[in-house]
Amino acid sequence: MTPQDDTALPETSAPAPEEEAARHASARSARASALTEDYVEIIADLLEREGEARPTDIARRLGVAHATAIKTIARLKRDGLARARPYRGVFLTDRGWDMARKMKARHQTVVAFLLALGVPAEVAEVDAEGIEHHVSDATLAAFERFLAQAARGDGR
Amino acid sequence: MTPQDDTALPETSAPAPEEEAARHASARSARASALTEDYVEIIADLLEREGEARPTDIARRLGVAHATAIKTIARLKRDGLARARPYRGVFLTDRGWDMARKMKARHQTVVAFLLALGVPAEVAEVDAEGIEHHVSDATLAAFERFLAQAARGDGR
DNA sequence: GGTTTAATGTAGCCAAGGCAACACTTCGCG
DNA sequence: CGCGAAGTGTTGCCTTGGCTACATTAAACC
Ligand SMILES: [Mn+2]
Ligand SMILES: [Mn+2]
Ligand SMILES: [Mn+2]
Ligand SMILES: [Mn+2]
Repeated sequence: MTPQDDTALPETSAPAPEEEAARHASARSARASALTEDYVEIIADLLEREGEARPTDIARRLGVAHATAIKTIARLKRDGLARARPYRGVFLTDRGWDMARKMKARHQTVVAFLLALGVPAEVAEVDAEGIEHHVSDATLAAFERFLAQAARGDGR
Repeated sequence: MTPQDDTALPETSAPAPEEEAARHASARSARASALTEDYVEIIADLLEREGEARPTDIARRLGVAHATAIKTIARLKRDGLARARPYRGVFLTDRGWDMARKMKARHQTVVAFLLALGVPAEVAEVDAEGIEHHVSDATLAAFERFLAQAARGDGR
């Protein structure tokens, strides 16, 4: 049932298996960090806007049960991104604030970029929520370049 | 410790919590489908290139242990995307082929788009592997519009 | 101040997606 | 044909990230 003869000859362009594996590993890693990044971003926003970040509010903004949020917050504490004491709300460590700032900037850039491309606002917000976690520094820079150019009226 | 007086007044622009929750729910759902989509895309590629898709080859391309691949393939079967009998390789159902075609097109478009934006090739490949799962039809169309315009020499 | 209500925390359950270790087929080669 | 190597499948274990149900604490209201 093999197409041609015996010695496997690649028709178009064989992918280097190691590199492809590395790409998928990177994507898996980014996927694993995505939830953490969203939590930290939301906590920072609540702290700045409301002065406090309560588990219930975090859960409501993420659309999950409060028990889920509390468990995830425990992981943030374990990983040195947040601090919290019972019934006293959630706070960010320096590392947490760093991540939050980075993610806020990334989020805004990705949304602005999609809007500039002509994506409808609601769709842009939804897609950005996922895309932001897979945008490397190089790609983010490319997005910003595009935005700067678009701001200059599409000229050069 | 609340910033101002008592009635919580939002300084900049308060996010509608329901809509934000819906956005995060969409992102979670896309994240959950990502792995399935990559498996199906790889299986289709192996079937087309080599005439067969063996669990070990699938695992190698994804960079996971073969036991992991076999377990995931069982889920694909359960979900009506693949068929497989012991020691006889993996095949796709019609639904599997549909998904594979869609993901292949999406993958190629995202990579081409990032390249057109000036992202280095290796980075584009890595980022695309994650981004492709969060690109809605509307955003994909915007990417294609941009590519078509770029092909026309940046004119109109 | 006491009581109701809301928030918080805990426990136990589940599915997905990883892994290593071991057992069993199948394939290729002499 | 037989045997060793490669591929395959199974088992058991783990973490993450969901949920519900229940207990407990704090806040709000009368
Ligand atoms: Mn996000
Ligand atoms: Mn975000
Ligand atoms: Mn992918
Ligand atoms: Mn892909």
